[in-house]
Amino acid sequence: MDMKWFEDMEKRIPHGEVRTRFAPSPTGYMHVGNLRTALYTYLIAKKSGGKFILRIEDTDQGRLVEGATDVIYKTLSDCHLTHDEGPDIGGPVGPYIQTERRKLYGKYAELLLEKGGAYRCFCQKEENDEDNGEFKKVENPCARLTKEESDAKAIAGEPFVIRQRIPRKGTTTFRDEIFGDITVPNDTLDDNVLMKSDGLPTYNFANVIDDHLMGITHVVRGSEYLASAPKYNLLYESFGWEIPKYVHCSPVMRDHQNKMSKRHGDPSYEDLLKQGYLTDAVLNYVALLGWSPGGEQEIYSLNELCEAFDISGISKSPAIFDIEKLTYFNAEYIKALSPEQFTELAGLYIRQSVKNPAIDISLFASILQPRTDKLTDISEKIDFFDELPEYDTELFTNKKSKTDAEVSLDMLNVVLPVFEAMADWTEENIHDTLIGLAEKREVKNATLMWPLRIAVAGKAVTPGGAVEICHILGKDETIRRIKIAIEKLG
RNA sequence: GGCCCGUUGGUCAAGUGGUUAAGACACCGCCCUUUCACGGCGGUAUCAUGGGUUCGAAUCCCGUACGGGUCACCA
Repeated sequence: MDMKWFEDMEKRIPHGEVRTRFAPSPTGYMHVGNLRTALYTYLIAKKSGGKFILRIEDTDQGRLVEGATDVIYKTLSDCHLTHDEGPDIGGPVGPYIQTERRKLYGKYAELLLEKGGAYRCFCQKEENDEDNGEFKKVENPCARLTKEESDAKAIAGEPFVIRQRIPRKGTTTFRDEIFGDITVPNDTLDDNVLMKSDGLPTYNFANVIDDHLMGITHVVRGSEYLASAPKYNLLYESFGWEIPKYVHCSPVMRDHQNKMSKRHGDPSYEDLLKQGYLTDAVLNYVALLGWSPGGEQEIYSLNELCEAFDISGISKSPAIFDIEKLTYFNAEYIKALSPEQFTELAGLYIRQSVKNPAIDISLFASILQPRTDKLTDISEKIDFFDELPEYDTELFTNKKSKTDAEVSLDMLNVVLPVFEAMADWTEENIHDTLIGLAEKREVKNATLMWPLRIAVAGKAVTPGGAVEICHILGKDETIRRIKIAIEKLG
């Protein structure tokens, strides 16, 4: 055994900074829980000015999903969770893809065999192991093989896997930063496979080797790994390595019983974007799902999160994903956009309804921005601009504005000639003219505004009031629609 | 079933032995208004449960219930 090689590896391990890693397996889409784990992992590193590393855990060749790594890259880069090392798209920075590191694991498995922390198991995999209803706890006979016997079988070419040798007595205690100290009896732990017969490591082995070699100080992952953490501790101990801090995060749930899942149709990060949510809003919401800064502030930029984040604020219990609260955050983020940013993001949705090129879509920001929850709601809200909908004259009747068909007809007949004579079609001028008209006729503003808005929009609920709508519509179209209304009422 | 973990309003949550048990979303009401919305103001609603410990418990201990995780050559 070439101990010099191991010594050299040890020398390469970075020290003296906080180092975290996000370690997804490329088996599917980036769901909200994954994104949150990535965020927390990033924040823990950045809070201390440390390094955030990306590692693709692709040791299960049977579960690879084409394009899955691209989704991971895209999501992280959208969210500005930039890794300092790790696989880059075509970049040369530390190729942290486990299948490309396969030789490493084999060497460390040999070392562990040498140290007695593992043994070769020559048992054949039982395909239909149907008696798993019972909980047999018998010692694996291969664990009793002497070194000579084991070596001989291996040299003879018998296929084998390498299993971890778990002490049969005693207990193992590990510390989790969220859950505290957890102690488990060793006899509840299994001799897990570390190296598969295809020569690749299992997660159980690869994560320990990689976390060590990459100098990871905080292992952040889902709480489904809580139960196997004692085994990882035992592995670190067998190697004589320093144990990192564990941060096991409880899952994001769809309801009290079930985790968020693709199978149930729960949205992934990309789905949320398609549904009209903004990246920053999603990130902000997700940060607060299972973590609390303690104060009353809820809106946080990524930079502010870096400052405010603290492991002690992470909750032990699972959190249920609430799309309504996300929607609230989204509305807040939309309101905070500059009109230019809003127009850029919303333009696509506005043009879905408003195809008339004569209409300037930047005019929509002021009426749409304060009342848009999701970008996808936009097109339906302004569908009346291109084409006046068929509408019932009952819409003209409203008790708050004190209007009915008769009053409305009267009001529209007053407005029409004034509009026709108007030269300066600005929002301000339209507004002042109408207010002046209402005053002259001694009616409340609403009595004049209501019929006009119905006439030009043809629907009861509209973004903005009569003034804004007339302005955007333009003089000619406004007049045309008023005439239609007069005809309907007359 | 064994082992491990969790449980504050419908949801996210603050709270670490003494509080009128914060705040946010949602919901309801009122006000404002050019309808709805936006905005402003206010309201309903929470410590799973039973025992301890203590002058005093959402906070500490034990049990119970309920929920979750895990027990793969998956991660």
